[in-house]
Amino acid sequence: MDIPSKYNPLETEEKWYQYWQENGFFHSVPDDREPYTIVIPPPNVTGVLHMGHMLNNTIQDILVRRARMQGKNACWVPGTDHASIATEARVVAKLKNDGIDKSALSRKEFLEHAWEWKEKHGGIILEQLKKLGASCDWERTAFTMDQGYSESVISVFIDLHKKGLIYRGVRMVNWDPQAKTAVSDEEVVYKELNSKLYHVRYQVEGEDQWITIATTRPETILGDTAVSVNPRDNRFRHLHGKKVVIPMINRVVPIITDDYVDMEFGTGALKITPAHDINDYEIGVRHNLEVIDIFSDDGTLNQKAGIFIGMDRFRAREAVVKKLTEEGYLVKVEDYINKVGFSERTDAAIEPRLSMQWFCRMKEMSGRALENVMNNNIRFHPVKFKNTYRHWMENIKDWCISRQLWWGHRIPAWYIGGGNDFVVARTKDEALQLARKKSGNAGLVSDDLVQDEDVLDTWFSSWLWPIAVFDGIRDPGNRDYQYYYPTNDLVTAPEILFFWVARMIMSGYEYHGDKPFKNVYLTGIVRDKLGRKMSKSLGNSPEPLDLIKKYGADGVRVGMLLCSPAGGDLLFDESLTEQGRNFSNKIWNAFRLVQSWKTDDGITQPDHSVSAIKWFDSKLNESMVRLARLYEHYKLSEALMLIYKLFWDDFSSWYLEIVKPGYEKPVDVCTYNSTIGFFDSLLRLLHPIMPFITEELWQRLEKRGEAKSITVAAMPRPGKVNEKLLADFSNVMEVVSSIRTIRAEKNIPQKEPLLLKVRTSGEPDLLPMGEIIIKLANLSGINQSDSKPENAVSFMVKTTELFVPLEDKMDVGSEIARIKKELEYARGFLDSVMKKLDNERFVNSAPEQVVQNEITKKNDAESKILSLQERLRSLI
RNA sequence: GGGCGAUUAGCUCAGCUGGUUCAGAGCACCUGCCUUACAAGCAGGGGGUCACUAGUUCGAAUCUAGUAUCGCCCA
Repeated sequence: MDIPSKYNPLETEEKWYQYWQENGFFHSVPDDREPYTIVIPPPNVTGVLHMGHMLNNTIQDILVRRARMQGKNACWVPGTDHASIATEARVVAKLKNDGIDKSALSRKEFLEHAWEWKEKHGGIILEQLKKLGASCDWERTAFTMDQGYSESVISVFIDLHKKGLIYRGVRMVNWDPQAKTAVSDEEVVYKELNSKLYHVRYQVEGEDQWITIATTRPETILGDTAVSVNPRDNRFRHLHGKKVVIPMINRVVPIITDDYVDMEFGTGALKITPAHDINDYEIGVRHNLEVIDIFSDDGTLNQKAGIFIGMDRFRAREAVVKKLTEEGYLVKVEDYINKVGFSERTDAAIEPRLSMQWFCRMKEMSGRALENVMNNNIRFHPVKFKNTYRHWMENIKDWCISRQLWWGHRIPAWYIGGGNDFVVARTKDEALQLARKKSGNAGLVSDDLVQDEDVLDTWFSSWLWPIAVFDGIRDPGNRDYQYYYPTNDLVTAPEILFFWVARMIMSGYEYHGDKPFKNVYLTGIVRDKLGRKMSKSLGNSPEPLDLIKKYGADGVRVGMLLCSPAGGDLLFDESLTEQGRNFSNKIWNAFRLVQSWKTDDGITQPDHSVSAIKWFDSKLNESMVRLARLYEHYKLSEALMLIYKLFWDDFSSWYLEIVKPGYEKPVDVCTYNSTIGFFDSLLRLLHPIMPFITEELWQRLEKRGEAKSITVAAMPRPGKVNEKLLADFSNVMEVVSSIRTIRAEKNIPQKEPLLLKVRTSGEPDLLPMGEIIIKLANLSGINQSDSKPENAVSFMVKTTELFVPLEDKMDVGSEIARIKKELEYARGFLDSVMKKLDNERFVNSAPEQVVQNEITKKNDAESKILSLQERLRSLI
């Protein structure tokens, strides 16, 4: 045999991916066929492949490849997003490394560097996806800052502004003092921290009375503008209407009452810093309090703090605590665990801060987006995420869309004469026209306009992804957009259900009046086997490309799928990819066997092969029906398991063992052809999951023509299923297994033929396939008689009694024990059935079919008990 | 604090609207095999009071309520 016994994926994967690309199998153009579209969740342009991508893209590839083989016009659009914060941070760091400070550059110069970086290092993740086998239409690769895409984003901004859905306002935002930008609520990660709760006493103005507040952030005392208590709290009733003096800076502020204050928490008195806490801000609004912002944008104290000016907020905390202690204000310090928000991008502690930002109204758009998920126009898999989605959509807040960065889509707003008055327009020229009109000043010139310095949140561009990749914003009538949109399936992680999925749904209805996709498949989070999220800092994530090298892309894909129930987190372990590799090897070796066969026209097809082919044909059809149902419900792990067992157990362990000719003997043409046909079908069924090995073997199985590929071969369609045949064969399996067990127990080698006797009183169901039993169990023959043979081990399949005469190897004692055990079980079973049948209420109220089943069970059990008893008597 | 979800074999999970011998799968485990496709394999085998308690029902892994533990989202 000239083929090695171990499959080597390294030799085939590169070759076939190249072949697929050269032949353009993944490229799609609109035609008469039904379209099947997926847009990739665009990975961050700075990103590198991690296990989450592996899972996500394996799933997308399976769906796309299957659709392609089903004859649909499959189009999977790849691409990346520009990732404002991450990319800018990366570029700033790179420049710093080169000795260049960002502040020394103009915006234009900085962007040149950024583009250079992007061209050079961006998007390597897309190249990595090819190693996984991803069948994307690479000619359609998109980027959120492509010219056309950018124009779409800007035009959406202008449109929403015109509709009054975008506004500018002062709001409490999550400030990242390191990136010096606002970030959205979704980009804040809350972590539990061991902090301290400081109890600080404030003197009541002009009196020798004190009120003690509790705070985790004593440095914000400098920005306090009130102290609040709960109006129902009797401990503080005598202080209502009085004023207190803020320690250290001696500002006099009122004591106010507000229901927000939790009487149980801390001291029951709450200091109010409207500029630096969202709840305080709201209280401040209710009570008309002054807002004192004591921080600069880099998180240091500013002039308004009065003291410690220029000091970083965390150092200032220490300084304040020291001063409070020295001056006798600090009453006590408790250990306290609280949750603090950190920037997802820079990991800096978020500073709640008031600032002027751009916002997008959500209420107007969330209604339809919610409705069409709840009514299943858009289906979530698994459905449980509908609840989470609803909860969020019902409590949605306006979306802060501005970011204080340069890398991204610059906000198309121009301020007139450097003031707060502005116009929104596509270009500066347009802006000038509008500005002249708006201000009534026809003499305005270009230099009088200053464009907003900020860029848009990256999600404000990626929420248009399914539309914009087909240029549907700028040119809704174009053929691609008309053909591919709405897309079919979206595969993504539940973590971005809100910031991305929900918003795509909103933009879909806003700009197309329809859903952007029909199904949303939510994958789990990839964790290690201890359940920890995989992360670089923990170092618990395997390097995906190394895994591919080690186990083959097919093996890794199988491994990912094996542990990925829809929506559930998956505990990844390398042993799973090993299982995937082993499966590749199994397929490889089945092929080695089949390709080694020589055919001979002269021999007739043996009966066992005739039966086996009929059976496997039915089995294959039945499996295809079940497989279709599993795919329909996105149960991909189960689909894999079904094919896995079909190939390994049914095809390799049963079918091939039956039809396999003797060593170096030829096989008849008919059996050979059927076997090749089955193999071909199995490869096609496997192909979406394991694209490489299936292509390799499909090409070896028969001589294929030029530019032929399994990637574009038709998926087999199920034919008739003969249920009776399947049931008969499972009896055959049971008989063969039973005989093998007897061999194992009695130490009888497979080489030594045995005789099987069947009692004719039973149903002769297994007789039509007796030849199969003879071959697999190595029998000298099957006899029928109604006598009970001496010195034989017996077993039952359904209600048929079978015997294997053993002569001198017979151990009557153990046989008796075995039968007694079986009898005991059968009697227990009969009892449980009788309990039901003796119950009048059961017989009267259960459906007839159910009662009938119980009666059948009773009859079967009784006849079985009878046979066993008889057998027992004959042995004693 | 509010909401959602989970708990089935050593591990990861199936089990749709209660009823087939329904307690399952894969892996892991145990035993025996280098049997000329495959030891990355073959054959055989053991293993669970379906988290707990109460209820509904002729009948509950499945429905209801409560308890415990865990996870996720939001504040």
